[in-house]
Formats: sequence, structure tokens, C-alpha cells
Amino acid sequence: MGGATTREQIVEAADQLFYRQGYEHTSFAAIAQAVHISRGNFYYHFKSKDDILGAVIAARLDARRRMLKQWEAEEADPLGRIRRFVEIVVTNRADIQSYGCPVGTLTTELAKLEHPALDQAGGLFTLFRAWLREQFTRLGHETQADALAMHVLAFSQGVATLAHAFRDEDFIRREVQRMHHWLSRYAADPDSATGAVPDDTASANA
Amino acid sequence: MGGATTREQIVEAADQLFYRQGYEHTSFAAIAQAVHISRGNFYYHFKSKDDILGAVIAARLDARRRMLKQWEAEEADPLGRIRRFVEIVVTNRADIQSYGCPVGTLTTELAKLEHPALDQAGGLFTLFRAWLREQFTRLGHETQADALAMHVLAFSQGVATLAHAFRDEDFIRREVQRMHHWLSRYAADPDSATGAVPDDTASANA
DNA sequence: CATCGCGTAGGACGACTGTCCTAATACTCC
DNA sequence: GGAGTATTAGGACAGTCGTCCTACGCGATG
Repeated sequence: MGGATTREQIVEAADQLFYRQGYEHTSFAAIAQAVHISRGNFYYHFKSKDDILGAVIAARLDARRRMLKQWEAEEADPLGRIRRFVEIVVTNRADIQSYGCPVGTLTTELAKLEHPALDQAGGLFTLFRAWLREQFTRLGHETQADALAMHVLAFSQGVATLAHAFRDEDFIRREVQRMHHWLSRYAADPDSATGAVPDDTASANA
Repeated sequence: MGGATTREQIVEAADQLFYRQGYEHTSFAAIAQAVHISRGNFYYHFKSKDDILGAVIAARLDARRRMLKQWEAEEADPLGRIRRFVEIVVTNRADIQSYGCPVGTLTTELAKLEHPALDQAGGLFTLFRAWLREQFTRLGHETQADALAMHVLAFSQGVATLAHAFRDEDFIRREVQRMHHWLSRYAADPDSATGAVPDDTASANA
């Protein structure tokens, strides 16, 4: 913190504020107050608010990439790596309950604003999707790897959204257990686990 | 449409705009343009923007309640009713892919704004949660009914968020099939279905 | 026809927003 | 110490926001 560049401080403060208050709702004045610099001076470091957003997303992408690299280093087993991802909602339960998922909420907001940086923010989802897909591929589920990656992503988004809405920590832990259980089944025998739908599946519907 | 009150027209237009563009991002000017009335004249019908939001949420609650009532009338089987809920993400796939879930995105936005109407909007989640809980109770899963209701809610939120981010209709259908499959298993034998975690479950984690 | 009141139009208001400009400061190297 | 660059402060700008006010149109009632 002490040795951080002014630019880095701005990005970090903006990151936090965008996460907690949303992008549009966060004004330059609020960021300036957080970094203790004057409002007009932003334009020495960034040429617009969108520019700050771009830097924030880039920083988040960097941080996530580093996180995934570390998981890969600490966990050789692909299944263990996937479990690490599943555990995120527990690890970050405090922030998630207060502010939701940083990736999901930002993407949703930028979509509603029709903001040009939406694609860049979508890269955060794509990053996790590709990483999970690779882990499932290594597990031997090559053909379904992408669908499984999406399923795990959907799990985390669903849990984050509801944990945020109801501020329910027990719910998070229950759902994580459920997902761990499903992963165990799926790793042992893909066909036995719920969701390994045969190719027809006309409709189990009413 | 033709016979609708000006007030009703305002609420309907605001509902659509809040959904598509977000609450904060939607200005009075935008609503006025949609309803073809003058901007300043809003305050004859509503005393503030928050007041419009309150009316929009109330209208959404009404509509959802009517929808659930209709499901109950058309579908006597609790399992069939739950499947109807699961099918929402398919039925509304176009809007969901374009704008996300109306309940989830509104709740998330109001939370970030620290808006007083957040609790009111949370009532939309609570409505579905209680309704699903009752269906699971009738299915005989009384003790787990609330947890199961939350699980189904999380499913819908996760699917909506990702379908929105990736605009992927096939993903929606896959996940819906997966959920139908899980429901079939769970209804037949709760212990066999993934997620029926025993009470200890120290850690399936690595 | 006159009166009343509901509904509307359109502009004015202060407060904010992101942006830009200019003057002053801090720091570095000769 | 002085010159030059890097960084900052603070105000001015035009635009938009939610809000409020006043005057006008219009239909019903007497």
C-alpha cells in the first residue's frame, strides 16, 4: 500500500468501489476521496472514466490469472483444482454476502448500460470457463468438458446471487457440499451422477 | 394497452426500462418519452422516482403471484409445479439472454445502491422461495423443503446469469434437462440423488 | 354559459456528473 | 542553485439528473 503508485491506488480504490457500489453509481468524487487526491487530477492518470474501468478489469483479469496459476501449482489433481474453484464462494463468503460476485454483478451492470467494456468484462467469465474446461478435459470428460465448466460456473453464480440476496452463509456451505458430492459421483462414474443426460431426453417435463 | 390508465402506462414502461437498462440508469426523460407525456408531469402521479420503483415492484409481485396461482390451478402435482418453475428460464429465454433475470438483477442493483426498496424487491425472491418450499413439503420432503427451494432458486439464478453473459440458449436447455433429471431422481429416492448429503460430510474436499 | 377540478405541458431550480484547463507544487538532474 | 519535467490542486464548463412550480386545456356539472 505504502509503495503503491498513485495510479495503482486509483485502480485499487476504483476496483473496490465499483464492486461495492457499482460502476455507474461510483463517482469521481468518491474515488478521489478514497485516494485522497483532487477530483480534476484524474485526467493526468486516466483519460476518462471508461479508461479507469478498463484498468480495473485488466487488474482483475491479472489477479484471477495469478490465482489460477497458483491453484495449478498447489494442486496437481484436476478434480482438486475444480474443488478449489467451488470453494471460492466459501472463501469469499463475507464479500459475496455483502456485495455479490464481482464478476457476475459487473458483467450484468455493464450489459444494462450497454457499456463498450462489456466484452472485456466477459473475459473474466471466459477465463474461468476455459480453465474449468481444461480441468474437466484432463479428468477424461473431454466431450462434455465445456458443458461441465458452464455447469460449475452456473453453480457459483447462483449461489453468489442468493447468498447475497438472503445473506445466508449456511446456504453457501450446503450448496458447496452438494457440489462436492456431485463432483465425487461424476468423477467416479459420469453416467451415475445426476445431469449425465442421455442424448434423447425428449422431456421429463409434465 | 389502449384502456390503460396513464399511471398504469407509466408503471409498465418503467418496469420494462428498469429491467432493460437498470433502475439508476433509467431517467425520467426516458420513461416520459416511452409514455409520451411530459417530464415534469410525473409528479402528479408519483411523488418521486422511488415511488415509481415501489409501484413497479408491487406490480411485479402481483404478476408473479398471479402466475403462481395459475400454475397451481393448472398443475395439481407438486413436482409438476416445480418443473414449471424450472422451465421459466426456457420460457423467458429471449429476455433472459438479453437482460438477465428481472428479480436477480434488480435485487443486486438495489443492494449496490443501498436503496431502501431493497427489502421490497427481496420479497420477489421470498415469494418464489416460499412457494417452492411448499411444493417440496407437499412432496414429502418437509425437513429439507427450504434447502431444496433455495437450491432450485440458485439453479435459476445461475442459469440466468450465465445465459445472459454468454447468450447461450443451448446451455439453458442443457441445464434445465439436468435439473429435470435431478428432480426425477430426488422425487423417487432422495438419498440416491446427488446433493442428499449425510449430516456429517466432513469434507469431500482435497 | 360559467365554474370547477382533474390531468397535462413546459420550463426553472439546485445539485450533481464527467471533463477539461490552468496555475502551482514536487522532484530530478545538470 | 537553477532548469525542466512530473505530478497535483482547484476551479470552470456544459450537460443531465430528480424535483418543483405555475399556467393551460378539457370535460363534467350546475
